[in-house]
Amino acid sequence: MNKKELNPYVSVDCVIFGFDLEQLYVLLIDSGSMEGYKQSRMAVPGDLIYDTENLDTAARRVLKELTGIENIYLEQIGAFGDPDRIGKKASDRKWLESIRAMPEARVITVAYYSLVRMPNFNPKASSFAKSAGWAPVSEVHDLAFDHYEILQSGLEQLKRKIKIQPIGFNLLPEKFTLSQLHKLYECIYDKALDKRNFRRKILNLNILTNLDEKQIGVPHKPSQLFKFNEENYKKLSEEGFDNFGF
Amino acid sequence: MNKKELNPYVSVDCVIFGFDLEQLYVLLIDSGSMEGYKQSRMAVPGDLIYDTENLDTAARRVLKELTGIENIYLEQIGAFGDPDRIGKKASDRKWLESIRAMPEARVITVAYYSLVRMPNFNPKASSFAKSAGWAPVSEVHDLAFDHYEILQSGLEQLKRKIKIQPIGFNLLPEKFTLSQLHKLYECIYDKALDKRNFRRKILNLNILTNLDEKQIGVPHKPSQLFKFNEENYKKLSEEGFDNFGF
DNA sequence: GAGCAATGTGTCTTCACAACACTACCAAAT
DNA sequence: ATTTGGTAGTGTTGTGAAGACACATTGCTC
Repeated sequence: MNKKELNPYVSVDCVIFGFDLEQLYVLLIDSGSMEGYKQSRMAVPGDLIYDTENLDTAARRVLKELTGIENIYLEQIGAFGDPDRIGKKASDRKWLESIRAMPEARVITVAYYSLVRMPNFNPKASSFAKSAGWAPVSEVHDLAFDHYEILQSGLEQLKRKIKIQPIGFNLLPEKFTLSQLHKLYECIYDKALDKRNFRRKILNLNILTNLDEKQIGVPHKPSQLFKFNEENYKKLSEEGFDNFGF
Repeated sequence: MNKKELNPYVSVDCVIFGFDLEQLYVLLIDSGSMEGYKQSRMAVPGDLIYDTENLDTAARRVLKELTGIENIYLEQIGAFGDPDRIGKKASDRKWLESIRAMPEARVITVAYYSLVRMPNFNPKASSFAKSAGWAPVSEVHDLAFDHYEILQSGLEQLKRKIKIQPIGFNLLPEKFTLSQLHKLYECIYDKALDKRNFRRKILNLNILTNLDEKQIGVPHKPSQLFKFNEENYKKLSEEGFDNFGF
């Protein structure tokens, strides 16, 4: 407890949220399949940071490498640095021994979360993942290392943030219906919200533009399509608004 | 931009807030007086992390060494890792050259903020500070490295958090008056708050116990003394309350 | 053309918040 | 003993946001 540590590894990990108009998803990678340990080897994508890279840049690089997307919503969750964070689980230790020269080396990670439009891309298997795929957040119960904890922190921060800024638009297609937006908020808060109250509140913000277009091909009354109005949003956030929490 | 970095230094930095019933203060150290650069050599206390120490522990260690206090309110702000963060200012570079073997080495820091009862202690000069003292937050305009940015982030987070949890009690003496609490909120939000509305709201939370004691020796009508009621607070936060923002 | 499935709409009540001014009390000075 | 200065302490009213709540509309499918 007394020796100075000069040189931990530092990584970034990205909790990537997606939404398919039904459920909230998180992008997970299979960081190498260990027989018998498959369940807990799913992880959130991440990588060690480079030499001259700042932390946000590293996170964007990871996102780009894995999904091909740039310019997406990104926010830091915080640093996770328990000295034992990557070696607590037997499955993790085995895996580390199998791929690293110094499996016991300490790694401090800086976690981010980001919001992406799911249909916009297919996760590619990349240098640091054999495979990647979307998992419904509600069905994720265990992850490698401390990634479950990181996921939960990210989710909490998303909930907090979405009350203050309408960042949910990053999860929806460019054109969307109020029902879809409504559903998104219900998924994030994990509770039912009154339809009429929701519509009134969100419309009163004046950050939506009605496109005067309707859904086509749906087996029911088609809905109006809206898009997010950045101009009005900017005005609004300059004036300062808090709380359109439900 | 392509070489992997294996080994940055990792430090913790602590934004320590105090309140003297008049103003909000922050504890700064003089990290070594460079002639001619005195103004911008004030910094927030911090240290490199130890080998087997997790991040929170490191932050608590720094706080203890500097102030002698344990068990104080502590919360992570986030990680700051611009590769150039400690070498942007000429004054910083000079200072680094004067005390470090590898002045150009990268240091990533994890910032914390904490709330302490100012009169409870005198900051001691410690291993990492020639001198330490309280500075009114409103008068701090420039600090070493990126510490001004860190301070501002901490302040923002404090503002956000105090709307949701009554953590302000950590800044007040055990027995305090409503006016003092009122003043504290005004200082943190940096704006006037209506006295009657404030009292009503805070009392409705039922987290204060009236001690049936009065101030003595004050040259005006003495005020009732209150203390914070932890029991009721716990109940309240379990039930879940947000927002006693003003 | 009947049925299905989701859209879209209005009112009332309740609650929280903002604005606002005066009296009560203690100590110190005269 | 009286005055003065300074802070403590208290209630009401108006306004606007939020929650609860039910039914008619539309387009597609069969």
